[in-house]
Amino acid sequence: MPAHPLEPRRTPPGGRALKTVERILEATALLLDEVGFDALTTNAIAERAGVNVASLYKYFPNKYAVLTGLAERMRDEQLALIRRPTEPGAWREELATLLDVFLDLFVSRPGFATLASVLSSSAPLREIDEASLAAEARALSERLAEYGVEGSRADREAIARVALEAARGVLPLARRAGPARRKRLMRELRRMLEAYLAGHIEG
Amino acid sequence: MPAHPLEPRRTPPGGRALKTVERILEATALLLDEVGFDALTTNAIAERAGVNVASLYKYFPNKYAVLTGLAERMRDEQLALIRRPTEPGAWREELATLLDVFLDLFVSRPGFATLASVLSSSAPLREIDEASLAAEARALSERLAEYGVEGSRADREAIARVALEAARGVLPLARRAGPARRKRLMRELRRMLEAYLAGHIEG
Amino acid sequence: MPAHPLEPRRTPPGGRALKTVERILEATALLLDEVGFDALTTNAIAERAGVNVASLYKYFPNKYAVLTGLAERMRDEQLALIRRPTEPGAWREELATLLDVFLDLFVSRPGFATLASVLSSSAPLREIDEASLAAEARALSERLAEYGVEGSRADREAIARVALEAARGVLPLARRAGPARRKRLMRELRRMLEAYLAGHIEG
Amino acid sequence: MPAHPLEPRRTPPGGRALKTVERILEATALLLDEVGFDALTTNAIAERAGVNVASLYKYFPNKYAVLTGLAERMRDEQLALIRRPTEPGAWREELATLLDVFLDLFVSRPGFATLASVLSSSAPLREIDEASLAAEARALSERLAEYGVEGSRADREAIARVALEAARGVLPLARRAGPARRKRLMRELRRMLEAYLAGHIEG
DNA sequence: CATGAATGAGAATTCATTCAT
DNA sequence: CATGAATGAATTCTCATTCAT
Repeated sequence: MPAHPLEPRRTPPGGRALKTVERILEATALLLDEVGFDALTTNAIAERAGVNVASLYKYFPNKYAVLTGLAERMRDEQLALIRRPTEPGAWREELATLLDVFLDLFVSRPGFATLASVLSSSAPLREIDEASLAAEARALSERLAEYGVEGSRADREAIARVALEAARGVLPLARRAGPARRKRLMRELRRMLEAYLAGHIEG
Repeated sequence: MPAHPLEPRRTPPGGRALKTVERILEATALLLDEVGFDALTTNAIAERAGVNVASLYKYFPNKYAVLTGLAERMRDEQLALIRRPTEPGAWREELATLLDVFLDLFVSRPGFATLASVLSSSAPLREIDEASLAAEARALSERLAEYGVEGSRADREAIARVALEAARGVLPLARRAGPARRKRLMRELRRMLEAYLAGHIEG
Repeated sequence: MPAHPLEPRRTPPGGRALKTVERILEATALLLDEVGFDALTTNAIAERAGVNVASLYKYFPNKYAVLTGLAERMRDEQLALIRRPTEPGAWREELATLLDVFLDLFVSRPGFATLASVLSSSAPLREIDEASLAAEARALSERLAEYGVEGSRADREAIARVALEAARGVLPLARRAGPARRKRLMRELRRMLEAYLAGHIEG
Repeated sequence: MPAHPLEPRRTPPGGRALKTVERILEATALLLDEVGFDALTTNAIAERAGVNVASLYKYFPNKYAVLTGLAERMRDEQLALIRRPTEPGAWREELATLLDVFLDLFVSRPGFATLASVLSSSAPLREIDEASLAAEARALSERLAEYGVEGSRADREAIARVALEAARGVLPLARRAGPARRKRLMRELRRMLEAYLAGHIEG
């Protein structure tokens, strides 16, 4: 049994409890961006969410479970984007679109950009971090397979993972940048991924 | 005046004190990898370093300053690697070499891999993080200029930064991976950067 | 924003919390007399009060705020005594009575005697000290006005302040003295103030 | 044996050691006014005095001994002023002069005003405080005897002590006040003491 | 002897977490 | 069930004091 059980305490029965969980996660996300990881406290989260700390602990067994909840949400949204089907053949267009929606995700969803680095700098969260990234890489590698990328499963997953890591590095940066710099960064990111994937898809 | 002044309290003139500072930074690096950012305490650092906590605070005004010290060291080592000159023309070879030595840095220098994500997840450290990355991007962009990459200064820095972020994402991953996976990941990283830079250098 | 905000963290609405605040202040007063200012620690206060240190910090932002709370209480009690109306004309009797009740206050209220000197020897508390004394002097000067003391407002306040300071110096001394010495000291204090005020009221 | 031996560690042999002690005491006085009692640290004193902490501990066994040293100096200077003989008969003039020189002492000698309250708010120093005040009261009571004040020794000492306490209360206040207010306060202090002593000397 | 450096012990303050109502 | 209130256990940071050179 791990020191920090990360599973939510009980599936919120729906209705008003769900709204409570929602507000806790949202407050967590906002605070993460505002004050960073190490100033994030459960008391602050509860206050910001407008709920009592004891309520927070009713739905999450501990602090890390809250972050885990947020991480799962982030992972699910990213998975959904990756899996969203598109017309085959137009991989360059799809890549461009995917980068756009990912940027949108990182920009419009507070906390996501910060959460990504939090997950890999905190020991209790590393596991979920790696699992999430592996899942995303797997999903992406399946798309690569559709596009005819060859090699072993592991090869394709490595390709996917490398592409993902590149995006995960640049997106938070683009988020913080002004419009001109953001455009430049996104353009270069797209170029890099295009050049890279072209070798695998077309080569 | 910021809440957390990050400057070291005084440059140790070079006798016993230097050794103390050295051991503090080393202990910090080790602990960062072992327990992660949020379990990192100044007491633990001091204990691990075999010095008294008060000594730690004699040389660093607070916890963040210790991490800053480590970050500066990391930045300087990376800058040195980036700037190391090489015979012109062989950019592919140089890239491969650079990735090798960077991997070596991330693998052999404890704390570096973790520190990278710590820096962007902690508000008091974001500034130094961005400054360090900007400096590295600038150094790298100068190398790109030598290789004939065209475009504005800002363009070249964006290119450099995107390449850097990709590497910074994959290297910690490669560090944690077993030999086979590490090889795959590094190969793909190299392919990606080669394909990308080829477009800028040769195109 | 000052280094040591002195305002209580929130007015306890009046249930259990009020009792906690009460006990903290009482413990502070007792310890102040017993161990003095520089041995006064928040941990000792909490322990003596039978509450957790964290509770102390829930109601007071820092150590100085606790002392400020006590100082305000002291000021209010002194103000109440000064303002307590009496039959006009009998100023000597009123003075004697006032000195008696002040002595009683200093003797029976632990901490008050010590607190007085603490307030002026600690930089973060000097402000509240001066403000309290000014308020008391103002209140006393209003009584002097009722008794026909002439001169400007500032003059009367100076008279009041000088009288107050004399009392504030002698009272802690009388408190510590045995019965005989106490009697002598109080008699002389009364004589001094009578002689002084006679000149202003009757002259 | 008391927890805090207050005697200086050895009489400074004269010459350069004396200068060191001198500088320590001066630094202590300055800091006392600037930062107050509770922010006064031996390290800060040493730094301000331009000597090494270890040197401070060579001449003073502990922190309280430094304050004691300052207190003794203060007491001696006050005693000298009180004892300074003058032509008999002119007690009002002498009182006025004495108040003037005392004010000068409190104004020009940093730390003295603050030290007075420090001494009575710190348990380890209370003894020396009371002893000093008793000595001053005794000296003053001898002057009162010269002027024909009657009553027992204890009576005269009570008179002297009450007068002293009044002065000790007002002087720090006058020190902090602007010129106009200072003048008013000193005038009233003089009036009070005159009226009081007139009753004992002339009545 | 004076200093750079160190340190044991503790002090202020915080935080994750729980309980009583 | 939600909340006001409490708390055990750290955590950051400081300080009086000492030692080695």
